[in-house]
Amino acid sequence: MFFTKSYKTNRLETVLDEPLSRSNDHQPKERLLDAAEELFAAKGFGEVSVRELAAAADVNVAAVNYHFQGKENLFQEVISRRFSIQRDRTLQGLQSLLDQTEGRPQVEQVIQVMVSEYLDGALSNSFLTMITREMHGGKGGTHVEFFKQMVAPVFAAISKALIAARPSLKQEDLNWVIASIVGQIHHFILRRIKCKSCQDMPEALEIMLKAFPALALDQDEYVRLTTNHIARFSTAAIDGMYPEEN
Amino acid sequence: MFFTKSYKTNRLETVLDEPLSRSNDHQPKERLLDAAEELFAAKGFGEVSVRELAAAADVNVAAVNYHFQGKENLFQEVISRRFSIQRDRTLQGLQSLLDQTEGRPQVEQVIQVMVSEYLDGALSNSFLTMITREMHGGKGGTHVEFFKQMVAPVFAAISKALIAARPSLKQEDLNWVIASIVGQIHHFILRRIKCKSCQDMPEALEIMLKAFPALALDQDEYVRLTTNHIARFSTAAIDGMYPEEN
DNA sequence: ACAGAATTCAAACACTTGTTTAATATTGAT
DNA sequence: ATCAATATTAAACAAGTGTTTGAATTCTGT
Repeated sequence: MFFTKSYKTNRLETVLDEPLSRSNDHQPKERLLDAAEELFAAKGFGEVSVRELAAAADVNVAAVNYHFQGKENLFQEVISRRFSIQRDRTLQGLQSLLDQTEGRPQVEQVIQVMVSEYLDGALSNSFLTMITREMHGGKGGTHVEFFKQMVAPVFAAISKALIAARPSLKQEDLNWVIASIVGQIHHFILRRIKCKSCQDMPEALEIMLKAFPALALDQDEYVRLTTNHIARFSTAAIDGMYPEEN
Repeated sequence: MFFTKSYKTNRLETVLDEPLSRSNDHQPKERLLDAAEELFAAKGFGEVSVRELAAAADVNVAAVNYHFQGKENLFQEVISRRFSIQRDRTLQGLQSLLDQTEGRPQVEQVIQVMVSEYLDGALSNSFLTMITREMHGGKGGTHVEFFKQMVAPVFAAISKALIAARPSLKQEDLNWVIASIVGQIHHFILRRIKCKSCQDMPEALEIMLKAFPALALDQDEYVRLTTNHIARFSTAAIDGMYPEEN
């Protein structure tokens, strides 16, 4: 259901390579995908109307159904074109870390890779915003495929890398440790996004910045500091709970 | 806007003491509040229709507007009656910890109180589910009051308690540390909720349980284990990053 | 330049949304 | 018991939803 390429003319490959810029010299179908990605991420699936999508993409309302056979399918197309890119970036980042360190990376390095890939991907395009949102809300059934194809492989790769870094970590421990790291990542992502959406509400913005000044930084700096914090925090935790055995 | 008691006959005090049972021997207004709390938590504000609410509460559709002057107000009433209870539980838990330890608690104790109150509250009634959901999604503007009245005092109390436990922690550090802890809490809550909502989808359920077996436990046990993990993980992190100075 | 397919469009579709109405029923104080 | 205030009801409301239609337009291969 997730990967049903409902394109009439199958151009999935080229679509995946699109820079996804906000310029509107694309074809209507691409414009719709771009607009949808942005709107779904900003407001959630249920809060975006087809007419709103059409207006944002500057196409006719019927275009949604002509090109995607419905709003739901458009949503899934939006996800599936970003989805695998993000996963592959993380997998490849972890792999190249293992290569560079001859299979014995530092714990902090593993977490650093995992966090920075995730954060950067989540904040620079709105894909992971959507994922996070739909993981938390959503109908439920949609996520099975997502879990199998996105979460599971990444989870496995992280487990492998962490065990390579700290052999005293057992699989059961990893379930908890990785959950703690992922929880932090999501929280720092959502905080940032929330802050962005309050940009035009001075009162709300002021409160958020007071509670968390780092939100005022530009994105690169935010990613850098946050990655650093999560990696140090989590590494310290792992060092404390599962010290190296010699 | 958050605390506008739009009751015709003001019975806010008694409402706050209601056990919120699922029995329907309440008055229609209470039944609506109960049904709304459950449905909003399960599906989100936008995904629940007024007719659905009315049916669940076994009242007429018009009752929503008669008693609450609109769906939005009902939502805010639902929040505001649970809202302060949860906050006060945490504040009071932290205070009594400080009392018992003569102002010098252990870091792990502070986190333990904070996490267990939050987890227990979030999982036994659906209030915090709603909050979490609306924090992540939602319009944005609604949250200002919530932030001021709920988040800010709790944040301040936790900061105070953590500094009492580990004076080497500075306010700037606390912004990051507390965020890391809260992120973990939210993640373990949402995981649990997600799992509940997959109860009738064997395939999805199996995947989730395989990735995280603790989700199969009953709630008390889940809260216990999770509280324990987060407290140990975070304490180890704090010990590593901000050791006691002697 | 033409025919045929693919696309775009305004309009309408059937349906759901939150809210209101006006009539009816219930309640509670005198 | 009475009467006004309160509460509940079925029905209707206007506005918005996702989707479909069929004619008009643009594109494409010959």
